[in-house]
Amino acid sequence: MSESLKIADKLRSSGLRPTKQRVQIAKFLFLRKKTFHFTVEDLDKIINSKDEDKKISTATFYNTVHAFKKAGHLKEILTKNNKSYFDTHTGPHYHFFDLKKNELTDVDPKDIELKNIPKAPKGKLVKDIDVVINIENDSH
Amino acid sequence: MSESLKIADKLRSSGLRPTKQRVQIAKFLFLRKKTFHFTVEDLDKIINSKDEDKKISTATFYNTVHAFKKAGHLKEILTKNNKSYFDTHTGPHYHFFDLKKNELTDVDPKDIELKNIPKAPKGKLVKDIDVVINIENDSH
DNA sequence: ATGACTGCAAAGAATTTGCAGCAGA
DNA sequence: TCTGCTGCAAATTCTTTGCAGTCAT
Repeated sequence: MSESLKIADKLRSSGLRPTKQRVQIAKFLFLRKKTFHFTVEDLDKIINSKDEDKKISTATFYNTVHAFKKAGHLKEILTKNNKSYFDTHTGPHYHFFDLKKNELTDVDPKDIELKNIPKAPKGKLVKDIDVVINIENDSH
Repeated sequence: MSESLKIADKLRSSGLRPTKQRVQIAKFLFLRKKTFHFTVEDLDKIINSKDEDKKISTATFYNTVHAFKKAGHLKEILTKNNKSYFDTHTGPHYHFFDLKKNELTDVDPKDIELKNIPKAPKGKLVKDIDVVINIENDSH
């Protein structure tokens, strides 16, 4: 089965029509081994700078990324530089954020342990937990 | 010693000139018992809606909040609604974030425990750790 | 055919910047 | 006096919206 078909099925099975733009973006995002962290703007620049036949509009990048997020294919991460990053790795895991380079990296979940997660206030449920370890250069 | 003088000293001792605007904002923020969570916009609206003699400009709110943050009097918290909140409680502690109400509340640090905090990559130091527990209504 | 999706441009929001004038040391 | 700070307006950056046209089913 071709990569494009696999991607199209993945989209369809999460209720998304496999349009040309979505398939192109999905192939870029999901056919890779390593986790990829990006902002919508990054994605726009990277994909459109490839100078393919047709450019994808910025609105479509926003629509698509949010659609993928809602479908559970992307996870959003917030950082101290106040931008929304998205992560192709959707399982539970945490991040380092390099305050100088504005760069996210994964923390192996084995390497951190949250104990005694507090109960949510009455009537509320814990949906998820964000942990960001901010790092800076070791030189003063 | 008057409250205004105490606040003025607090500012001076962190290298900030106690201007009228800064003192007004600092009194509002720091003369309270309970932790206060706010965005710069909130602060602008709240303080300026008090309809005092003179309004403080938005730019000054941004300048002042960032100056207070740099001086260590405020802590920044990022949330899933992608806004910068500031917290008058500057010690190490974590937060609940109510995804529906867009509301932050403190988690008692006794109630959570991070184990095995991973080492920062070589050449880097851990500056701080943000933990946000996202909560939602317990009803589907 | 009928919704859903795209692309464009315009609007919106949150925040920053530049600079003249003002005020605290 | 002399920097540092304020205020205004304009600029920027990131994101959303409205809608006409297009495409997947």
